[in-house]
Amino acid sequence: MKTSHTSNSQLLNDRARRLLRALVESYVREGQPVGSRTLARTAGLDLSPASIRNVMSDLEEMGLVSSPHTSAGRVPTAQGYRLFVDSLLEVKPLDSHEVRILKERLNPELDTKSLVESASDLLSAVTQMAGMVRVPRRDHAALMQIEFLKLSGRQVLAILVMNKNEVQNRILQLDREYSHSELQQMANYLNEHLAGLDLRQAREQVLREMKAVREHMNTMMLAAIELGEQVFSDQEQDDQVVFTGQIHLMDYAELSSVDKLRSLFEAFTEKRDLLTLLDTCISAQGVQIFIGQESGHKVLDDCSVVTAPYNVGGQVVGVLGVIGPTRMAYERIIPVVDITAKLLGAALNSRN
Amino acid sequence: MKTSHTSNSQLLNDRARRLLRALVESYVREGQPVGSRTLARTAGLDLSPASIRNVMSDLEEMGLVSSPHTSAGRVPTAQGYRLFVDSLLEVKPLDSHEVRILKERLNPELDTKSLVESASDLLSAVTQMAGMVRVPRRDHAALMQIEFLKLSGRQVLAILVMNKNEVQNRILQLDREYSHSELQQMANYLNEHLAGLDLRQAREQVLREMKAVREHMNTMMLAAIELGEQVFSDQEQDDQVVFTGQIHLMDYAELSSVDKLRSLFEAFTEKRDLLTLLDTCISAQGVQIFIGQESGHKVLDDCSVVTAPYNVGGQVVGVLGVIGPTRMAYERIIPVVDITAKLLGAALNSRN
DNA sequence: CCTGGCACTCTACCCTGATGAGTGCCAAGG
DNA sequence: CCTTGGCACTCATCAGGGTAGAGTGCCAGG
Repeated sequence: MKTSHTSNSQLLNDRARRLLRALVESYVREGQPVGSRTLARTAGLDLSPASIRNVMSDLEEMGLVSSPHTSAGRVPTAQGYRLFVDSLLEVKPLDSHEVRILKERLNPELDTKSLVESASDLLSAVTQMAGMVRVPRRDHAALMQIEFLKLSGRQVLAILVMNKNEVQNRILQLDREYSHSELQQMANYLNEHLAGLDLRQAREQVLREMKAVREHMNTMMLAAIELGEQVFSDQEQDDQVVFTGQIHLMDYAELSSVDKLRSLFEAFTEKRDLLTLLDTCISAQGVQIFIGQESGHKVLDDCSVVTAPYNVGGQVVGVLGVIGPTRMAYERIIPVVDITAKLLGAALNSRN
Repeated sequence: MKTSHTSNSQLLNDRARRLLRALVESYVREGQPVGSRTLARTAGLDLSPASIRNVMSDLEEMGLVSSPHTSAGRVPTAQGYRLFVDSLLEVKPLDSHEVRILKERLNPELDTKSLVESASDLLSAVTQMAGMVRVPRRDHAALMQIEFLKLSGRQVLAILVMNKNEVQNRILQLDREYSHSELQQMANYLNEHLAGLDLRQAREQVLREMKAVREHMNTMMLAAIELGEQVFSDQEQDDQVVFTGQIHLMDYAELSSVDKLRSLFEAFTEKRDLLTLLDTCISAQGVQIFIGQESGHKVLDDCSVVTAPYNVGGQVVGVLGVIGPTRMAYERIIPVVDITAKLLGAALNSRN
């Protein structure tokens, strides 16, 4: 019935929101705890420091800000950043000039690996933090051609050409020696039956044929199918993710203890934790933000992660993002990650 | 004519040498400046601390040791380490047990890239420092087979198979469209003329044929040669070197300022400086050691680098080594690097 | 030439007091 | 009821000083 009611329903009244916002912005800019005096000057609210102290006290009680010690200013907590990001932040889209610069740096002529690396480089260069790109799932790459090359004895090199620009080699150990022309025949057979499918479909198709029509096939066809099975067997990709620009993380005061850096860099070399984190984002649509402990990985307690999935042919095939200190310029980082994901998707798409 | 003469001729008398050696060993072990008292106990010379102080004073004058401040012990200088390494150090070869363990971890079945990465991993794991391997020069890989695969329009994929296990892909842009069978013919032609050569020889051969017998050839042969020229044109390898285990460098107190770490890690991502350093070692035979500033690169002032070239088919094809603090256990590191180089060479060799 | 003794030097550590930034609370005023 | 100035208070930071400990350089005696 009163204004206080309104402010309850939105948890925070307008003044507190403005102050929290000013506080976060100031802290992100300066990296120093923000005092009531500074806020009085910068928030544009025409309040005395004393009043602001009262509000701060409330915010602290709500767990949105905290002070390192009695007589330091306030610093946003993870929760504070969260509220800021969710409802105080105005993400202004990048202007077209910046977008063009980003776009130019993602040359669709490159092969997938280089493209992905460029994207990660781009992210880390623009944000001055660590960039990462989960590489496209090969499952969705359209198979264009498959060839076999005899290496020696029972060793055969399988060459898969996908999406015009992408090539994969797999060395197979066969159960017996095949002649050059036999291999050629098998390749022809597989090409006829699998071209245009993506890798997963190809795998399924091979398995289907193998089970269903075994008896109707001649030896060659059977061998071809068996070969196909080997080619398309799920292989783990060891280079599933690219990280670049980790070095930038050394420049942030809040991470600059050697211990923290050590465990962060460990996470980058281990990859595992970060991979699982990225994989949880692959199903989300649009930008995801993990602030501090939200990521659930202890090494990232003082970090925030901003990710966005990217699409090829209308389907999500990967995720990219950045890692930096919780104290990052979200209003800038978020659109950068967002746009980069779209551009990478577009670049990958343009060649299919 | 006196003993002093003898000691001049070898620059240092026996006592001083023993003390320097004890000092280096103690400092490498403990990481603390070594006082005269400690030396008196550990050097096994039955001298009083006071006498040792006199010797230390001499060593300091010669620039072999220095003290961080008036009342700290002594620490070896780069020159001190140099003398230690050159003439005081006894490198005991690794016992066969350790060698076997190293050998087992270098599986010759792997392709070149994985093998090289294993070697670097091995170096960093065993030494607890950063490992690096300059990858084998492709020039010396024997060409086994060359195939062309039509991708789309004028795009052709060239596949080079070398040394049984190694495959290289290159995408070529042609001046006109070639049919499947034309490509096949050209591949046959090149295979006939180039098989068994290494890449450099192949390149030279192609250029020779191109110039010499141009008029005697039919169109197909000419086209084949031109294609060959494109395939063998010098391409820079961007992954010329592998670094692993940089994270270990964070554990050494003498490097643990964030600034130093930063510039070190920058050197690892830039690669350039380290590449040139490694390349100077490629012509040396056997283990090379750069202590502190000897490497000539400022970032490595507090580091030592130990390298060894490795051979395939009697020819040096690459270098490997480790980077760590100047305060490292040389008597252990040197044989490890030495053996690893031999083992990597052997592993690479066993598949040619 | 070696050695014990001694004065000296320098770091690391702790305690101290001063300074300044910033807070919490309160009572007065709109 | 909200705002505000005032005031006491807290705490980090810094400089100064004093002490303990490690280690040195030098000297005189063996």
